[in-house]
Amino acid sequence: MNTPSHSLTIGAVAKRAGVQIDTIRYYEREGLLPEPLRRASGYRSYNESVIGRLRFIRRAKELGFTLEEIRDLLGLSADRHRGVKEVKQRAEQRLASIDARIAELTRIRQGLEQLIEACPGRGDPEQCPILRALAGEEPQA
Amino acid sequence: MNTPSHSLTIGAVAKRAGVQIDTIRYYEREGLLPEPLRRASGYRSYNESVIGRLRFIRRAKELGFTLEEIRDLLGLSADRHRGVKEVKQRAEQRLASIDARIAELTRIRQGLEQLIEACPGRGDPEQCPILRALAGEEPQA
DNA sequence: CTTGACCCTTGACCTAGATCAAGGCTCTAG
DNA sequence: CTAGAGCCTTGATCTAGGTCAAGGGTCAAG
Repeated sequence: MNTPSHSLTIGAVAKRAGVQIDTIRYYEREGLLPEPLRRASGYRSYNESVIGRLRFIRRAKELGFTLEEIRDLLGLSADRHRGVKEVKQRAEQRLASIDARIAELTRIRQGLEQLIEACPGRGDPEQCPILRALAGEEPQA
Repeated sequence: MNTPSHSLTIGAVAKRAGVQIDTIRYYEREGLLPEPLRRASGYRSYNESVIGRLRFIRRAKELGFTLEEIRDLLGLSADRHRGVKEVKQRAEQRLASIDARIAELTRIRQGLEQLIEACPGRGDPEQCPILRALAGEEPQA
């Protein structure tokens, strides 16, 4: 169900992954993408798998991971020689940091929701709990 | 239970909030902090509330909000004149975007957790589901 | 009243993460 | 076989979010 390696040009990859050509080359330089095969002309020659990789990078970026963290995530596969055990440990560390992030976001979320519920949506601004919280010392903490 | 306005210097604020002096001035320029009172000498004169504001900014930044988004969050209070109704609406929009972020993180989290559970932590790297997922087309999507 | 720590402004500089430009090959449709 | 779109590299430029330096006033302890 998956045409494996259709030999895509960098332009085709860019279009399908929704990124710019320059970004692909930049990621390659930064070690987020493996160096692709080259044609005799020097043109980069990609297979389909790079599309998924680029999408993964995009999602991770949207979640606030830095490129360095993403390289680390992806780099798990480069640890092949260091054994499956380390790979698993590093994945677990990632999981823990994601959990921490979710927890913090959830905390913020609750605070904000409570403020919203407490706000009548009309009336005196001085009485609006949202405005009061933002003006005050510890907004929604 | 809260000494209200002790007239802090920028240095004291920086120390207590754990940021650099330059950062405070930068936030002020960028509209994340209100312009403080000035002494006759021109020195900025803060009250305690700025500490909480700075801490709020720091937490939001750690969560991956940009300064612009944070300004928007804080800026809710600048809408005072536009009425409590709009304030509430904007707070609700913020809540929705936080929810989306949590959902996406949770999605990633599940994928990663499943990979970890499926990984025996030893044996042939070729069989490690984590490595296979990262190498493949759609890692933990 | 001096001196060292602190504050002021303006403007340069720094990193991350791209994005663009110049100059020059390559590929392909007509 | 040629025009035009696409690709190559090197190196400059840009935005966000700060950080630093220069040159010069201010404050408070002694």
